[in-house]
Formats: sequence, C-alpha cells, structure tokens
Amino acid sequence: MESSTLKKIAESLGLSISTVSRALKNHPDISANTRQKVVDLAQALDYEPNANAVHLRTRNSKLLGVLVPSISNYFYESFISSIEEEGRKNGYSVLILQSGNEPEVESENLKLFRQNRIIGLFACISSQTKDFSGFAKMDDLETPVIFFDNIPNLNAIHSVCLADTQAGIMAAETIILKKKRQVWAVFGDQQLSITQKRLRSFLETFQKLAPATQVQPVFAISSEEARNHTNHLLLSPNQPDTIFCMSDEILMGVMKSLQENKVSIPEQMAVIAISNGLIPKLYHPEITYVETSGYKLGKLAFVKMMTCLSENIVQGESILESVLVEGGSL
Amino acid sequence: MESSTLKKIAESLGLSISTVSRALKNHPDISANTRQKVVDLAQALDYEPNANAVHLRTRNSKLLGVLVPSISNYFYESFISSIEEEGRKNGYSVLILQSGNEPEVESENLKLFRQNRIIGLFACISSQTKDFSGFAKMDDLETPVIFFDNIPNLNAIHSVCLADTQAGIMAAETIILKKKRQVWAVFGDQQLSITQKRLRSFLETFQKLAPATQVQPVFAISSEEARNHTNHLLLSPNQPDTIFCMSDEILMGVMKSLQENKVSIPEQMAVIAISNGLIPKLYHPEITYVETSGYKLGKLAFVKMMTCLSENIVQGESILESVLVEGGSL
DNA sequence: TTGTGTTCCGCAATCGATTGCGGAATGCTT
DNA sequence: AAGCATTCCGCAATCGATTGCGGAACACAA
Repeated sequence: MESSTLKKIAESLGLSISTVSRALKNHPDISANTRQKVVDLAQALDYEPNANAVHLRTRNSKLLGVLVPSISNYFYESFISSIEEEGRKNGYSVLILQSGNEPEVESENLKLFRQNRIIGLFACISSQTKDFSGFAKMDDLETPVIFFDNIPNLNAIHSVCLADTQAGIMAAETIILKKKRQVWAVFGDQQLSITQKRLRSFLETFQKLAPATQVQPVFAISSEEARNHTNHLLLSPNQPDTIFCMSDEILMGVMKSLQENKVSIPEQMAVIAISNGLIPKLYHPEITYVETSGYKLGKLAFVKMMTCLSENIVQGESILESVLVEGGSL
Repeated sequence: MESSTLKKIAESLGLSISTVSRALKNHPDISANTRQKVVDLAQALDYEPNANAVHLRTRNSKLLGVLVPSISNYFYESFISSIEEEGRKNGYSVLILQSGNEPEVESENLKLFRQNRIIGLFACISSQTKDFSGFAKMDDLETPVIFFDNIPNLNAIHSVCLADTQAGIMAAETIILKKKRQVWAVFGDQQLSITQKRLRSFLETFQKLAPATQVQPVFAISSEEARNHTNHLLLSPNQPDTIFCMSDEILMGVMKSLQENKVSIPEQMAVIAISNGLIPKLYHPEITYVETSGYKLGKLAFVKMMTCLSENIVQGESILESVLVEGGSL
C-alpha cells in the first residue's frame, strides 16, 4: 500500500490540500467541523507526513549527526545513547556514522551528513585526521559542530570534554594520598588529545605534590599491547606498587595480565583507572576509578547544541567534572 | 553560507536546471564540453545534492532503520556497527532508535521510521511488546522488517537469529563431554524468545544425552540479580560443579560473585557461557563460551535485507551458526 | 531545396508539504 | 439595502532535484 498524502485526503473530502494541511495543525482559519472530518480521515488512512517533503519545504531536517570512530565502544555508545534519548524527546532524529578511525571514511561521512542537511553535528575525530576542510565546510553551511572526546587543536570551535586534566590530577592525588611510591602509568594513543591532557596533568601533579614518587609512563595503543607491557613489567626486578590505567581499553589489558600472573589486588598491586564505569565493576575488588561518563557527556553536549541552534552561540569548551568512584583496588 | 543548488549552477552558467542535473550524472545527452563546465563549477561551489529533495523525487530514502531496546549493549552495538558499515558501503544511511524496552517508545519510534520513509527496518522488539500493529503498518507500506534477537511469535515474518537452539545444545554437550554432574544454569528474562529457545534446547540435550545430570535452571533479569543468586548458591550445602550463563549480562553477575567468594575456576567451579565475546576474555582463565556474534549477525541480516529489497522475498528465518570458543574455565 | 538523422538542450510536470494572499460567503450594523 | 467585519477556504508559488518529451540547430544525402 502506498502511504497516504495530503492530496489523497483532500480529494476524498473535496477539500484543497492547503485546508487539509491547516486542519491537521490546528490552524485557526479552519472550522472545527472541517478540522474534525480531516483529522478523522487522516487517522483512518494512517496518514503520516513525509518527512522528506516537510524538511525540504521548511529547510529544517530535524536531523542531528553523530560521528565516532566506532559504535562498538562502551564510551561512545553511552554518549550516543544519551544523544539519541535527548534528541527523541526534543523531536530530533540522529544519524550516526562511524569512521573506523580512517580519515577518508570520516570525510565521506561528513559529506553524507551535508547531503542529508543535518542541522548539527557531534564529532569525535579520528586520531589520524589532519585535514579539517570537511569540518570547515560544515562551518560554511552554518551547521554547528560540537567536538567531544578527541578534539582538534583549533580555535573557535565548540567542544565538550571530560575534565581530562582534572581526571589526571584526581587520579594522581588519590595515589599520593595512599602514599604509594612507585607508579607505573599506562596511557593510550599519544596522538589523542585526551592522552596528552591526562598525561600532562598526571605527571605535573606528582611533581608538585610528591616529587619523590617514581612515575613511569608507558604507552599502548591497544588492550593487547597493554597486557603485553604488563606481562613484561611483572618479570622485571623493579616492581611498582601501583598501576594507573588511562582508559577502559588499557584497564582491560592490564587486568588480564594481573589475573594471569595471580597478582592480588590491592595487596601486591594497587590499581586505579579512568573509566566510563562498566569494566571496573566486573572485578573483585572493584577497581577504583575516576569516572568519565559518556552518558553525562552526551547530556552536556546536547544542551550545548540546543543553545548553539538557538543562536546564542557560546564558543568554547564545556567541561564535565570528574568524580572519583572508590572500589577496593587501592 | 547557503548550500548551492542546481539552480544556482544553472544560472551562473546560463544553462537550464535539467542540463546541469544531467551533466552531473553523465547523461549521454550532454556534450563533453558542457559537462566539464558544469562539473568544474559544481566542484568550486561545493555542490552537494539535497538528499531530501532527491529522496522526495525518487521516492527512495536510501534509509534503513534499526530499532533496539538500547544502544548501550555490546551485542546490539556490534550488530548496529555491522549494519552501519555494510550500509555505508552500499549507499544506505542508517537511522537508529532505541526503545528503552518500552512499548510506547517503540511505537513512537516506528512512527518516526515511517515518517522518514525508511525502506527497510531491522528490529529487536522489546520484551513487553504485545501490540504489533506498528509493525503491521510497516508491512502495509511494503517496508521489509527483519527481526533479530528477540523475535515476535508471528508467522510470515523475516528474521535472523543466532542459532539459539544450537547454542543451547552446544553448551550442554560441552558440559556433558567434561563429565560434569551438577549444573546450575542461569537464564535471563523468561519473556524473551531467546531465553525460551536456549532454555529448552539446553534442558532437552541433558535429558537425551545425560539424564543423570542434575540441571537446575534459574532466572535473573539483570546482572545484579544473577550475582545475588550466585551468592546465595555458594552458601548452600548442595554445590554444583558447573555454572552455565545464558548471556554476557548474566555472566558478568555470576563472575562478580565467584570472584568475591574466591571460587577458583575451573578447579572449584567450571563456567561456560553464551556470549558475544568481549566479557569472557576479560578474565583469567578466559571463560569458555558459545559465540553469538552481533557483528556476524548484522552481516547476515544485511544480506537478507538486500534480497528482500530486490523483491526476491524469501520469508523465514536465517540462522547464524554458533561456534564454541574454548577458554580455560571448564 | 527538401528530407532524414544526430546532437544537445530546455520545458514543464512531479514528488509531498507549507504558507502568503486574496476572495467568497455569511452575519451584523445602521 | 448597503456597508463592513468575520469566518472559512483555495490558488499558486516554493523547497531542490528528476525525467519524459519535444524541439532547435546543424550535417549530410538525394
């Protein structure tokens, strides 16, 4: 069955298309009598406005875009979930595309977003992105872009991010409070802005508050690499008393190794992480972590988007405060 | 900046809109000379066709819908990721909506899908859904719906599912092979079709092949409930030698309890699960599981969708074979 | 010169909905 | 009866792109 249109309703009722259109949206020009007839028939015919036609005519697609490296990631997925939820409540649909962390795909995706005339974009750029012309085009079209998580190093952009700096500080302070002396800190991809921020603040905090502490940073771009690093570490003579994990990805690898080697937590090794919250709670004792909630970040980003769209353009970065969630791992 | 249109290009070049349109799609009527001029200008102006206009005119939205209870779920997310990936390769966009497992939201979502004139839908219904009129409307509109994971008990529908029956059998057989005698089997929401299938085949396999085995099924609708059940179990005098977990959700709860109670795996307790693959690999030893890959299921569903769309309508259920992935937990 | 083909392009309808403007019909006032 | 305000509704343009059909311009043969 073809879907019904204003035209069909109008013809059945011997009315004009405009009258039907107005009747369905309670335009005061239409008499209650006519309105009722139209509404009844529309209901009977399962009339549902063609979004494409509406968007074309009104020049408003009510579409928001979300660009992420991958959907299969607990952090992004909670971010997206949050955006979709808020979006639906406010009458927006959400188009989600994943770049696979490849700049070419990313730029194709941006093109798709443009073709679909999205009215706003949430974007986490790939770690390889060097060319921002795709984003510049969004700017030209006056489509607000809100960057999150991994943020380009540009001026005059909107972004929301976790309090990465604060999270690094908080993790370091917690370690210092526990009077740990030798820390092994595992970070992710050095290309990412979040890695850089967390690394810097983490190290600086030790320098300021406990310069005697030995802090050794290590980098791993995957869970597997983190695991291997940890395996090696545990063989070395010079063992730390604490391991810090910058992300869930890292934490998974480190924990795998610690379990394999039957290292008891927190007795033999203290563990602390920055995390979205799922992974740390899988273990016993639960891992102490500084929370970086994708869900909350999504809410924050959505609010920012709404203000951008209502023209109260407030450029700059909004930051979501971190919270320490105590487990028993340190 | 307003985005450019065929009209603008046509005016700048003193051509008609139709000529510009044809030039951009290599219509043979257009001379190479004209074509080149058009293409060049289009490039310079960053012309990108308005998807809404195209879809309206061609009556093809190139939009696929995905309906899931929640995006924040490793299984759904890998399914979605897979659909999005295939979709993009084939020129489709994907609209994703989550029902929060609430029938009302689900039906609102279906409405949104209809308004956006999606051409095909992948749906995992909520466990509470009783009213299928929303899906019937999709049928009326000749929009194919491919159900997955939790599937309504209706005839004449398309669906793809994990080999739930086979997975239950495979898990049971594995347990039997290991000569286990007393099994505690934790299942999820009894309302779900997957629970029913896995439960039935699991129990039947024991009856057929090893009727002497004691199998005690338990139900838990959340990770937390599974954990509590397990905690209680471990206090009882009559301890099983094996725990079977129907899903990742369940596995997480059970493992939490086993760790808390310092139960060593597989010495004191064997564990086996049906899982998407992430969670079992977080522990040491890794948990043996029957794989239910959302990613692979997505690929299968996409292929089915393509055949549906090309009119070769093959109603019925496509099943994704299960694979046993050995860990060291049994 | 007339006829027959090509080549290249424009006219105009169409997809489905929105909306400014104008106009018919009716009631009420004086 | 004439004047004026309301009430209710339709005409037609518009959003941006697609496409069947027809037609101008030109070449070439008879």
